[in-house]
Amino acid sequence: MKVIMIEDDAELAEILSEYLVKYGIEIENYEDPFIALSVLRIKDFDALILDLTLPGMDGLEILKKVREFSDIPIIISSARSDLSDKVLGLELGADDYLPKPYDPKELEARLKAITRRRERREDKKSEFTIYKNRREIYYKNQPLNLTPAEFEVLSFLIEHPNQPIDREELIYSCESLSDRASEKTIDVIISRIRNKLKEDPKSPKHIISVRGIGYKFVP
Amino acid sequence: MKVIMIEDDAELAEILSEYLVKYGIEIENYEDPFIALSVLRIKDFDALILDLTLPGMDGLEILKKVREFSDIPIIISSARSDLSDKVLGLELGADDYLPKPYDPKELEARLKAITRRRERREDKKSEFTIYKNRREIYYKNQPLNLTPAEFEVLSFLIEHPNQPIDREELIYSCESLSDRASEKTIDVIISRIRNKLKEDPKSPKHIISVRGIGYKFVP
DNA sequence: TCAAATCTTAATGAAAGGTTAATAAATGCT
DNA sequence: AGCATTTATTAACCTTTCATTAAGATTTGA
Repeated sequence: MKVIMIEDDAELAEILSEYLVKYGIEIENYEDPFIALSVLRIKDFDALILDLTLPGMDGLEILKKVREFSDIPIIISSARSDLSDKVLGLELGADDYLPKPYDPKELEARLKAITRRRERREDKKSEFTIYKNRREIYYKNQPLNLTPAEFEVLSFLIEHPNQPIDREELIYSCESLSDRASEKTIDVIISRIRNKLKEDPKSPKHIISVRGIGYKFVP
Repeated sequence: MKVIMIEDDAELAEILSEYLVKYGIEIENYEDPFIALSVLRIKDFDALILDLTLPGMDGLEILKKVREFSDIPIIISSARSDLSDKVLGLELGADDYLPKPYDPKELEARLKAITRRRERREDKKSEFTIYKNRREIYYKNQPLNLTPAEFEVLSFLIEHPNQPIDREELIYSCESLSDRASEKTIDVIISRIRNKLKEDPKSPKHIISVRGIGYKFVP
């Protein structure tokens, strides 16, 4: 497994690198985030470990930039024990969060966990990919042209696969929907999403209506 | 017995862990729910103890996520003495509820009770599995295609095995049935369920009519 | 055997879901 | 600002689903 790391503390990077190599994990560290970005565009890695507390630059900005072109699993690590960092980081598309200081073991475990998760996802070969930061969803490698409400509804359904979600929950969890919108609104939005997915109206494959409840997403 | 725990109060986790290990219960605690989720996908546990009052994240969301892929017994614990949490939790598929603060003894008792229940269930190797959250019932590993009323009636019967349930009780406990529906309605629904179970009309194996009362489910 | 209970099928109507069009509010553009 | 575009929302209408009832056949048990 090859991992890229953005960490200005060269000593820490060295320690981790030495530890992880014993478990078959190779680390390539870059102290300069911009150089790291260029490398990321060219080479393939299994994960990125990103230090948030970089000097003179916001780690979250890097995270955003990476997510603009790559879907690589990202573990962010930070000395700031600020919880909002964590929340923000995960929202911006990070996969995991590791507060400093941490045991190299811990990092190893999370790397393994993340790549396993990734493999599982690839097993399924889901035809759906959500790019939350870009607000886009790809279906069969084609971007769907979704309105904000459509994007949010479909995202929510995809993130809760196989579970019937009732209309009320969809309304409340989607920012683009007014809290006092009628439940029929959901039906219309679903209808439009199905159209864009080119679902067969008689027997839709992915967005299934559950009578009396709402809708569920089936991968 | 191996138990996984999601609890951000490390001290409490430590106390419980020390207490329970004496009774042969091993606890693995994770303060980060996302990590816990990944671990759950990989390792096998006998139960999950889930703290609802996690910082910056809704414990109920975690519960839902777990139920998307696992059938593990879940005990939720919460400092919020909010009853709606309890109801919601149980509805989302939790097996038990434990309000904080609680005696470790209490936790031990519930763990034992739950795993006992589980073992009993596994003894029988029931051919029926109810996924309440998905509103699906599997019979011989095949999903039954049930209407809402059929699902509710069959669920109720399965959850009260070997007990004759009278028609009136079924009507009142099933949301999809009008309170003033005639009792004959039940007969029709039962007939349709039997069809979907491919029961032999002459001698049904699982849904038995009890003359003068109603029906009972025999696993 | 006979009356009551249960089973099964078919019919029906109310409720739920699907779709389209109209509208109004928000957004973007010049 | 003013015009054009987008889009959430509602209304209206159609289709489908399914609980419910009715009715007749079959079974049960005293």
